[in-house]
Amino acid sequence: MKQLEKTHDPGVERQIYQRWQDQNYFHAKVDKARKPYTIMMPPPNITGVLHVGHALNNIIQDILIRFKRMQGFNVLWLPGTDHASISTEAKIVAKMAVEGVTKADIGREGFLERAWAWRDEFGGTIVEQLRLLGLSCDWRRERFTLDEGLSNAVLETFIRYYNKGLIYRGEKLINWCPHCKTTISDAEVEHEDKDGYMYYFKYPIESGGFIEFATTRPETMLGDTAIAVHPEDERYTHLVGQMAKIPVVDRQIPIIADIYVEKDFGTGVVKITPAHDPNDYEVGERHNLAKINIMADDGTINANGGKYAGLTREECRERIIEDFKTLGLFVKTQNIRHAVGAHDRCHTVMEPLIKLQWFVTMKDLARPALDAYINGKVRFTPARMGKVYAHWLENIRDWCISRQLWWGHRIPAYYCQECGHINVAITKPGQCSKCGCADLRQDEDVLDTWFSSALWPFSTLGWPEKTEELEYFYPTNTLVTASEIIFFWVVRMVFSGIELMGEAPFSDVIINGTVRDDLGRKMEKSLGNGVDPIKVIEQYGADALRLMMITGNALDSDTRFIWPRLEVARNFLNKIWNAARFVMMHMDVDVPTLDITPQKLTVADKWILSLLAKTCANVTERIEAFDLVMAAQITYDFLWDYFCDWYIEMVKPRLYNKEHDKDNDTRMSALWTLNTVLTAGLKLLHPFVPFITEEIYTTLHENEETIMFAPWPTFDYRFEEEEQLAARFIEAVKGIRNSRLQNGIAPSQKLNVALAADKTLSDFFAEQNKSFNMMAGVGTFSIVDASDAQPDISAKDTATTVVISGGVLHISLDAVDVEKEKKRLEKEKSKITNEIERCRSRLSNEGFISKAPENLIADERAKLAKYEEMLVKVNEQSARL
RNA sequence: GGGAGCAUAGCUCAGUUGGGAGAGCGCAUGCCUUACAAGCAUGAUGUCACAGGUUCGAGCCCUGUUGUUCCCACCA
Repeated sequence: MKQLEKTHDPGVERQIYQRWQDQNYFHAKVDKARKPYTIMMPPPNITGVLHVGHALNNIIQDILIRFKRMQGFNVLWLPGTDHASISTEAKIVAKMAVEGVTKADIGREGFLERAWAWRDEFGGTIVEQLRLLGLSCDWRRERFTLDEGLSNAVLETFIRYYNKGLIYRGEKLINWCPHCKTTISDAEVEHEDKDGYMYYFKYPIESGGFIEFATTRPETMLGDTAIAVHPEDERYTHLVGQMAKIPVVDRQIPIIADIYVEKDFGTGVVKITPAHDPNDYEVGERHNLAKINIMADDGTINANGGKYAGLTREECRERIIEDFKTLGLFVKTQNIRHAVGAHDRCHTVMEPLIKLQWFVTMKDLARPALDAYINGKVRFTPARMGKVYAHWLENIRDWCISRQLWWGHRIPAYYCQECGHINVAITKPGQCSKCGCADLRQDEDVLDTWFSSALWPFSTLGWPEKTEELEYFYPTNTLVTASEIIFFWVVRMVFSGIELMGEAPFSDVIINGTVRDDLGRKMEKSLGNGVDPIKVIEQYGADALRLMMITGNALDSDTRFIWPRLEVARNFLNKIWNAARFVMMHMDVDVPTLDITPQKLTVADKWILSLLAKTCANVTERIEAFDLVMAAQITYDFLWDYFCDWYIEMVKPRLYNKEHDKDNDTRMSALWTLNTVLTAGLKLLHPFVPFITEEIYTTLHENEETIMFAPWPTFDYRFEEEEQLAARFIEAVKGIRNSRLQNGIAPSQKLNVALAADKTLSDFFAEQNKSFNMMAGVGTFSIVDASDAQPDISAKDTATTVVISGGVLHISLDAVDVEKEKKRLEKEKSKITNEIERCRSRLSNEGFISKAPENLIADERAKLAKYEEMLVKVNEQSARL
């Protein structure tokens, strides 16, 4: 039989991956005879390389997809990348700036050329990163949000929405990023608490006197078109209807009453700037106020700002304060801490502006998406994330989808230069559908990236064509993503899927936590604390990285990336490697052809098989509940603690004994059991650590090409009695080891042990005689009659006992220290007495007896009996000393 | 302002329906035992944040407090 190398080399991972791909194992074909299982891979954006946080997200998906594949599902996991218009365009512009080139210099065509080059570079790097992680996604179906098919889907969607009245063009207050010079959606605005100032000013009133108000943004007064007070604010009611003057621009504005104003805040007076504040916009609508836009696209003051035109927001603010001071209309400054909206990509303070933009009407789209959640068609893990999703949908506002950028899907709207009619079509129409004029000009803007991402579940499968892939794989099953993506992507995929496909695009959404650095900080490019998975893989291998990411932390909470934990994972892989090596080096027969009936199995064999069966069932259950952490933990514990530390040690004597090779049944059954457990263990591990399991599995089973399609293990072994017996064996070995250390007996010192127990237990220990001696360091082992309370060990000077459930081990040797032993027994006695006391008090508690469940009470009684028995034995023991 | 999570060993974290507190790392001690020193064995360490409550019984359920993290949000 082929043997494994002495040490495991993670360097072979690349070759294994290459082989998988050459064999086309990842490719999913439509096969109506089999059940599909599909995972939606969130396409990473191409702004840069991935960090280990992305790795975690993909590892989770790969574990699920490998698990389902082994369960016999026809799995599809479609990879791809996302063009991320704002971020990518910003990066390219920044790169161009270094060369001294601007967008205007090279024009739209030239810019897009550069953008595609960027995509090829980073898209390639990302794909390479994903491969090194061992992800089994279908590279043949790899997609990019800007490739032809997906672009068609985007245009088709735009047109359908437009024709249905779900998309409109309108002049509304939008979020403007002065740095990126584009609109952004509400979801892209993040609120940060910042220290700032509240400025108090006075405007003169036409009838004389002044009205005092507060603002955090004095520069916006250039666009003020009213001053508002609360209708019931007695301080000001007499002023309502009068005119106030904005001194610096010499404009008269009315004093109005609106319930939006809070009497108790500030001076109870609010300046109203409809063009630059969402609240003021509403007030302006109610009172028919003019909207004066004072801001240019780069955030400087425009011509409406009169003498302040051309200044930046900050400069203008300073100048206005100065001017008010000069006029004697400045009152005071107050330190405050308040929330400011900033662009989530560049952190520039966002500016609300009124602009003509394209919007998606959300009201009718949101409802079914919310219903899908309420009806349980879309479930969240952890469940609480569903509330986040629902809350967003309940409060959703229209979605601004136009972006003043070039990198993206250009809006398929063609404006007639003659009559102004908007022609919406996939390709440029020859003439205006209204007036027949041929002079049409396409909208310059592109669509929000998420508009295309929202279609991903079906656009990647060929929609709007009715492909068989779409028919077979849609709707998909599972989406694994980060919580901050719920608004951007999850919500939008659901309503798009329902609107265009008639069905939600997936049924389970799993939210994984954020991976932080070892200090608990978010991994951010600006901090430079992101960990590149490739660095980790070079050092420890992808398997170690994968195992490390999945263990030791709840996946739905934030986790820290702690390097030493990689060693824990690597050590486990090494352990499995060596265990496999051990098994294989004894396999000198063709194990699968062995005829092993249950009668030929020993107690130890049945014990480990019984545990194996339970482990398989537990692991399956856990993965199906998306609890990958526990699934990995259970497998880890079973293989290391039970299989390696106990079972392998227990069977060693049987393996070493080759005397009667042909009819040495216990040796054959040991080999058979080792093979069975190891094979199943590898399968359980495969979703987590695909490479090492592939390597061991294909070495162990020379006829098998791969473990990837090996059937997921399930067993119906149930050997309760054997489990009990083995538990006592463990108890005995541990007891003796413990006693040895406590008594200061050297490990090399062999012990004489006599077991007094019932027949079943005695028989088992007889069967395990050799391994017991080996593991506990026993020289001579004998079995004495259980009824013989004081076996004849008087030949020895001193003796001690180890009590196990159902039996006693009498240990003797020449060198036990009598005083020490007395002390130990005293300690033991007080411990037992305490336990007995506790059991008795509990059993005499009426509340417990009347209300506690039956089995608990029975347990308590059994414990009491056991401890009482132990006490007797200990007393006998000390009497003998 | 609204909502959610977290607080358990020196560190990083598990603990599914309430029924005697766990793992890994680290630490201590002893072992190169013919798969593995990246290993084996044994051990020590906890007012389960604090204060109440429900219960025969609370790390777990309820109320409040403190600390901490995150999400949402248009108080000028």
